[in-house]
Amino acid sequence: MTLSDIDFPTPSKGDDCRMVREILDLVGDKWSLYIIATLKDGPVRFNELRRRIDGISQRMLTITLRGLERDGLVKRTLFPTIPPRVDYELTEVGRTLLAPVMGLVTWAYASQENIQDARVRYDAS
Amino acid sequence: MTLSDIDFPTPSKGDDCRMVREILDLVGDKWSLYIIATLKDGPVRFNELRRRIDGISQRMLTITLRGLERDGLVKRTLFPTIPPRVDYELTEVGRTLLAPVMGLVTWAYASQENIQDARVRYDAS
DNA sequence: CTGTATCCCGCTAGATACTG
DNA sequence: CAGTATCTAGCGGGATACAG
Repeated sequence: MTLSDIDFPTPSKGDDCRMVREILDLVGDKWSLYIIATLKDGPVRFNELRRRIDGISQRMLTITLRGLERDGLVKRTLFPTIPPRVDYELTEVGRTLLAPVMGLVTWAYASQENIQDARVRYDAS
Repeated sequence: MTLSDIDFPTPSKGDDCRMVREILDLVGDKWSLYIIATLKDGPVRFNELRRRIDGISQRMLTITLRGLERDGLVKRTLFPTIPPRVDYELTEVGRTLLAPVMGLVTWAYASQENIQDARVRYDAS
């Protein structure tokens, strides 16, 4: 299939649209993207994730990780040591998300100035 | 620059990180992605957008479009006819967002079943 | 047709305290 | 260390009415 096959709410494709919507919402929530990007190089422990993702609370990190785990994008590995240790890493499916996600991140990074300037211009008028 | 240059909260790159965060938040809000995807083939009028984007309210369409306009991603053209007509289209910068965004959409479309299955499996346990 | 203005509900997510 | 539980404020966003 090609991009032009995706046309948002086509009456006949209602179900497809809802699913795509739902999945994009997952990716579009506040933290999923950052977690996925932070896991790009391999397993990371819980508190290491917390440190690397600026501003995330413990609660939101847990909740978001559970969601990603439920969707089969992230794998959780518990080492029953004392103190316990938990590694999170992308699954195979999760890694397929990496390319599009990093595409966005790269775009955001490259477009910073463009957007800043546009905002200044807009706010001036 | 390469992907490996982007490492989220590097102490020395605090400002960069905040900007990337801010821009991803923009893209990650509830509606921006759909508007951008819907504008991929050219100008679309206000109410046509509303019809094509399932579930968006008039209020949120206006607000989201203003945001995209402010960031220089969408161009607004008013035809002062009666009744008035307003076309929205992607700017050149906006079109550069299209590739990464459609990458995500394509991924979401292709991964529907994978994710559905993962959820069923997770919820069963 | 293309908005703006207001009201208001519900959920998101931060803060805090506690546990194995 | 890696969570869970609870409480709550803020705000995103829907509904509705109105305007140019």
